[in-house]
Amino acid sequence: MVFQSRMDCRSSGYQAPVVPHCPRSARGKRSARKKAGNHQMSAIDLLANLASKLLSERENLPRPCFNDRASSPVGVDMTVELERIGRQKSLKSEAYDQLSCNEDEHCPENFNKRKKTNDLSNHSKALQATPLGPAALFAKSEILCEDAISEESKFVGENCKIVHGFDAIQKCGTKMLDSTTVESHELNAIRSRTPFQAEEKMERDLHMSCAINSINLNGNNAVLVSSDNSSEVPFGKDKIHHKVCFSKQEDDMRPSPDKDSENSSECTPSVITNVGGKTDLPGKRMDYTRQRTQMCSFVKRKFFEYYSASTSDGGIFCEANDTWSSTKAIKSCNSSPNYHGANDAWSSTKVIKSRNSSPDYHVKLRIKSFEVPELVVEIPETTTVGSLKRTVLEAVNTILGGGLQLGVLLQGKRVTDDSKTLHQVGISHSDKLDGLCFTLEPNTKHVPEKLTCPRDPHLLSLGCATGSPDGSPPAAPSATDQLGSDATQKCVKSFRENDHDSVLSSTNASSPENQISSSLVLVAAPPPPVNAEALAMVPHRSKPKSKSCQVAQRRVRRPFSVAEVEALVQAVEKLGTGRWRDVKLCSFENEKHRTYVDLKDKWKTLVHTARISPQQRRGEPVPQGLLDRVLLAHAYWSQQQSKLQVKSLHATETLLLLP
DNA sequence: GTTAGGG
DNA sequence: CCCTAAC
Repeated sequence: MVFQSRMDCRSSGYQAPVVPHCPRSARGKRSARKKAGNHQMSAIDLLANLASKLLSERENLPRPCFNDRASSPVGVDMTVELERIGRQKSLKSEAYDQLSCNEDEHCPENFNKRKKTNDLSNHSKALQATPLGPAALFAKSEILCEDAISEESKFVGENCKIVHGFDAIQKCGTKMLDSTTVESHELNAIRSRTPFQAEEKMERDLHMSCAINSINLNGNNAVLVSSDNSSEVPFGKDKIHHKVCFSKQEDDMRPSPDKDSENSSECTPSVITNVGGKTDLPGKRMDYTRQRTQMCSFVKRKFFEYYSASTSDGGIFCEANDTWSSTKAIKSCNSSPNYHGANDAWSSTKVIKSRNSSPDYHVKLRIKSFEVPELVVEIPETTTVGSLKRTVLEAVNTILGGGLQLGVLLQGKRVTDDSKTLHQVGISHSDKLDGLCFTLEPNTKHVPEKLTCPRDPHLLSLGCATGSPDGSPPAAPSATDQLGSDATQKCVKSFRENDHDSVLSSTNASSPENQISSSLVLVAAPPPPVNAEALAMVPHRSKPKSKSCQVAQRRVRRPFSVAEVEALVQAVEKLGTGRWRDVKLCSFENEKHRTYVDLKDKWKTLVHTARISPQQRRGEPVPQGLLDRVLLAHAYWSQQQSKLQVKSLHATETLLLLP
């Protein structure tokens, strides 16, 4: 509870600074400073600051206190909403301003950062009690605030972003099913990449046959099951590993796709829903759909018999019905410490040496399961289960859709020469096969062209699959979010290393630092916009080579929607002008393509638009009501600023008059 | 990194 | 939307 939190932080002795915002403009406009000269103005500023400091000490200004809710611009209803939403970050900004310390309580770094950046001049802010903002003056302030909250909650709720943890999934205990059919040519392509195919052509005298035919899944349904049983899925850790299990026959454990027909159709375009929240614009859906359609069709291969989750320690993986004669427990490759946390989707291989080895020296392998890289997603509680399913499914599809190749690791070393015989590389019926592992690896050759990124195909394929929030290439920093960006790039880097290195770096893979790098961190965000303009936001860099040499590509113009304008107006009403970063964090945090500079510029044009006649206005008409609010808020905050300036000036004079 | 303002 | 000065 926000209010309670505030009280708590006070009672705990923590005293948040009272720093009503003092816009730079109030501290002296640049033009004025230029006129006056920097040195002179610096002196005045310094004096003002000193005066402010003195005055604030004298006056012992009361903290803005909203215990009397009637006086709060937030209001009772908002309190309820605040409680409901809890610690949603979108409220932090306002909490910081209106309630003084919530943000800092929840996020000390924020406070420290602010504290650090607050220079001496901030003391002058203490001269002025925290303004309630024009919203408090507006007749419909209560409604306005409620709207703001619900809008924010919607915003938060419908966006997924990167994370480190699987709480959401844990809560949902989602079972995800997908029934697809195999396209034989794809399967053949996969097969052809295995070293075993080459093996068949050679060394027939050895008559080795690998029992990898369990990969042959023709005719079976692929089913993905993710943590349908919480008891199977210890989510104690931040991450979760998924193992893919192969089995030759269908088994009873596999949930029937019919049970969950709605899920099995999740991959079809018809069920695509927008997860973009506020940016829900008509037409966007289509693009997203198209993207997903492509992805899904590409991924339509039957690859998994079933799919289950297990801990990273490899403690759990599904047991297929054993259709093999030999059921002896074989030491799993998974127990090899060398591969824990490895990036590759490597197999939890059980290598079985045939008991009744034929005279032909067959090597019998049983691939118990494949492990796909860790998936980490964060999804707000308010996200629908369907959205969660899609997110996770997309993650899986991304892995598969990018194309896979199979790697073979023997005693930790990658076996790269497909032409060598098993015998030659040391896979022999008489040798211990404990160290034989298979890895599912991203195949750069098979990444769909549309998803190919000049910089890094893997990264882009991930980003595209999960929906870049702004439609820009996911390789761009803005498309991924803090941790995710990092982790994804680490992941990609590691993928590449694995691709190029002939020997897997086992130490690297097992280091704790690489725990995260072994994951695919997803950025599930609003679907990319679809109109022509937005599509242009996703430049195929291979195409416009003409401009590639030039400095930087100008961003495509993306006109503000009425909804965005509404959000902007609301935010400015609450926060005031000159706090564009806060405005951004408050209302546009999930719209990566809107920078605070954009918001500032938009406000500027809004004020201009509101002042000109309707006939002179261009573009999508902004409701007059909104424009009125723009003028009102602008006037109010301008007044606040001028008051501040006057006060500051007065304080300076006072200080100068002092002996 | 933010903010203000001109272009 | 870009650029830059100023902080």
